[in-house]
Amino acid sequence: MFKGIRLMNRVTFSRESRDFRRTSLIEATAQCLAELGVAGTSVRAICARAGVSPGLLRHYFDGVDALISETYRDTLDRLDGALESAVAAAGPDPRAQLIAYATASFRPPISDSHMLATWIAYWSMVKADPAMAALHGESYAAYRAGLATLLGACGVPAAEHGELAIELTALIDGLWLELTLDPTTFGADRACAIATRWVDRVLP
Amino acid sequence: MFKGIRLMNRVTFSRESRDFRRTSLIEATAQCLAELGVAGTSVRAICARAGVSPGLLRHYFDGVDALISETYRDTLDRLDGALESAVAAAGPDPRAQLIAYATASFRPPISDSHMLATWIAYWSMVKADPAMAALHGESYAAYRAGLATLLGACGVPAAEHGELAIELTALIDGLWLELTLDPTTFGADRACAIATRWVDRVLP
DNA sequence: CCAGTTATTATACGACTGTAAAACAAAGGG
DNA sequence: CCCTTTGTTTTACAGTCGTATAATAACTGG
Repeated sequence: MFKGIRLMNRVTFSRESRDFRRTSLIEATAQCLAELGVAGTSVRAICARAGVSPGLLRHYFDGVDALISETYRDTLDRLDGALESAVAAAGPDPRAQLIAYATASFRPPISDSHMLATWIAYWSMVKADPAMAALHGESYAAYRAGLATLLGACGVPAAEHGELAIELTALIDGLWLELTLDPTTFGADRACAIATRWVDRVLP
Repeated sequence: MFKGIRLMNRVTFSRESRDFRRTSLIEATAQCLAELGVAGTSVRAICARAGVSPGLLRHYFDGVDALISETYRDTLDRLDGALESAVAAAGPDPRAQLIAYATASFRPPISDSHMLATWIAYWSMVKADPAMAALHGESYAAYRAGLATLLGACGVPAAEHGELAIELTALIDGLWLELTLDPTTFGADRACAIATRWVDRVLP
C-alpha cells in the first residue's frame, strides 16, 4: 500500500532534450499570455503550464524576458506560415491572393480574442527592448512587402505600392484590434467584407 | 540652527480638497503610465508623482484598478475635447472638418509615442473589467458616430455611413498604432496624407 | 554494476506589490 | 486657547515576483 512512497516526497521526473524543453516553455508562455494576460503570466505560471519546476526556466533561457522575446519570434514565424497557407489556398488569381492575405488576420490562427493579451505583452517590450523593436520592424516590413508584391500582381502601378501597402496594413491592424477588443461591434465576416471592399476600390 | 527640526522627522503636509487630490492622482497615473509603462506604474510610483504618501490612494479610490479606470475615463474626455477643437479649427467646410477629425489622432495630444503604454494598460483591463469594456464600447461608438455625421455632411449616402465609419476608424487606429510603435516607419505627416487620400477616394 | 554528468527539483533570497490601520497633525469652530 | 474632525503619514502585513543555488536523481558509458 505504501509502495513507492518517499519520505521526503520529492517528485519524480524525466529528462528531456534541450529543444523539447525550450519549445515546451515557449508554447506554455504563449498559452499563459493568451489565457491569463500579462498580469497573470509569471515564471511560476509558465513552468506549471509546461509541467516543470520554476527553476528550469533560467536553465534554458536567460530570464523570463528572454523567453517572451523568443515566444514573440515564434509567434511571428507561425503568422508567416498562416499567411503563406492562406495565399496558397486562394489559387492562382492575384486578386484572390491579395484578399486572402489581407483577410487572414481576421480568422484563426491569427485572430482569436485571446491574442490581444499576447500582443499587448509584445508591444510593452517593443518600446523597451531594441531586439524586440528590431523584430517588430522586420515583421512589419515583411508584411508590407508581401502586400506590395500582391498589389503589383494585381496591376497596381509600382509607384503606389508603398503607400497602399501601409494603408492596407493599417486598415487590417485597426480592424483586427477592434475585433479582438470587442467582437460584438462587428464580426470577422464584416471585417473581411470591409477589407475586400477596400481592395476592390483600389485595384485598377 | 536646529530650529524647526523634528526629532522624529515626520514630513509636514497640507490638506487639500477631495477634488484636488483625486485630480492629482489621475494626472499622476496618466503620467506614470506614459513614462514608465504598465510594468513601472505602481501605487508608490503614482503617489510619489502626485506628491503624497502611498496610503492616500486608498483613501480617495477603491484601489489602484479603480484609479486606472477613472484615468481612462479622463483620457477619453480629453480626447473628445481634442477632436472637437480640431473640427472647430477646420472651419465650415465639411471635407476639411472630416479630415481634421480623422487626422487629429496623428497629432498631439492624441498621438505621442508615450501614449501606447497608456492604451496598453487600458486594453489590458478592457477584457477583464465590464465597466472598462462598456467605456470602450461607448467611446468607440461615439467616435464612429462623429465620423458618420461628418461623412454625411460631405454627401456620402446614409446607407454607407456605418461601414465607412468603421473602415476609416480602423485605418486611423492602425496608422496610430504603428506610429506609436515605431515612428521611424512613417511619420505623422505621412499618416495624415494617407488618411486624406482615403477620404478623397471615398467622397463623392 | 558503478561513477560521472547534468537535467531537474526544492528552497531561499531580496525586492516589490496593493492593502490595511494606527498614529499624527492640519485646520476650523466655539 | 482648546477640542473635534479628518486628511495624511507611517508602518506593517501577506503575498508574489524573478533569480540563484544546493541537493538530488535520471541516465549513459565504461
